[in-house]
Amino acid sequence: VGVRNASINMHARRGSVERAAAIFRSMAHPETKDVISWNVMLAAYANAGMGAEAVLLLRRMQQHGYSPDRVTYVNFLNACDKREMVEHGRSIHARIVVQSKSAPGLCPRTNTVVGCALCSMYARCDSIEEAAAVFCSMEQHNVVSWNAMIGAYAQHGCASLALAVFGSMQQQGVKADAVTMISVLDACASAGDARLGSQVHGWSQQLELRSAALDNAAVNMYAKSGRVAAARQVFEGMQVQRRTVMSWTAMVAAYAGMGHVEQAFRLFYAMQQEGVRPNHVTLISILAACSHAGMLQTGCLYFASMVADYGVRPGQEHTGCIVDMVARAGSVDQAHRLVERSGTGGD
RNA sequence: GUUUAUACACGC
Repeated sequence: VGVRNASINMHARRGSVERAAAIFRSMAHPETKDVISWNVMLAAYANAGMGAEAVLLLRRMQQHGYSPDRVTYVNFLNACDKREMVEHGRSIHARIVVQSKSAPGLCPRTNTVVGCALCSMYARCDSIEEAAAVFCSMEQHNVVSWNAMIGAYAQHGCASLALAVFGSMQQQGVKADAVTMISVLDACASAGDARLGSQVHGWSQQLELRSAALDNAAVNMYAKSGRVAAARQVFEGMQVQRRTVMSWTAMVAAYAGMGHVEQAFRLFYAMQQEGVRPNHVTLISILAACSHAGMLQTGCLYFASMVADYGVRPGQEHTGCIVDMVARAGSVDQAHRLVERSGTGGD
């Protein structure tokens, strides 16, 4: 069983939920499966953002007579990643509370993993009040729970609340880590506060919290504050080897967002020369840049050859760019043809 | 090599 579970996990981690699910399905007989099998599969769905599948899986798990454990619940909460799923999250929350009376390890007030999972679940589902309520009810805080709360506020554009929580964290003497600084930079980005942001970036360097993600967050923070040059400077300061797809994409998006289409394309080519594959997000930025610049031909070419050139299937975001672009040009027929040919079925 | 919490890029 262990071998199979490991193999489900391996496929899921390599991005093939299909393969993972196939192995899981092949474990048809009850004796060949254990709680971990279900948990691994649930985690796979959660990481792939497949909330609906996670809901069905949890249901089936119980129908088959398995009792969810703490990992099951945490994995499931992880799968609740949008507003529409908040009710699922709430009902699991309620169950956790009830069951924690006989299973203390489940208690969100005393178990930080469960608490953080609930807090971030509510944040992802846009229920910031409930996220804060969970956070406040926790008796034990660690760096992760503080980070979760800072990140929750930052992502909802509540920059000053995020910074306030960051302040309390420091008052409590909890040492910030790289994730903390990323979340704070995120808050600065949403506030467009490059002054504070650069200070935060400076602190993190002093604290020797260097990571690619941190630099990416700084690039993004400057870009969102309209300071492309500063963003570029951080980007240039990164070791070429350490630049990830996200670094490049952030920089492409920064130029695209400022209407510097030429520069966006230059980086888009440069990243490929460095052997970094553009992903679906990179292509959204490129298509958006074409759209804003009225580069109808170029945009349609990239859209049409995305799969062949980059292995990226057009999603509704890409289609949205094209529709937008074509709407500006007033040639709706061409848009229909492209969209239908690519089979994305976007609206 | 079996499963669990927080973080960075993206159109309208």
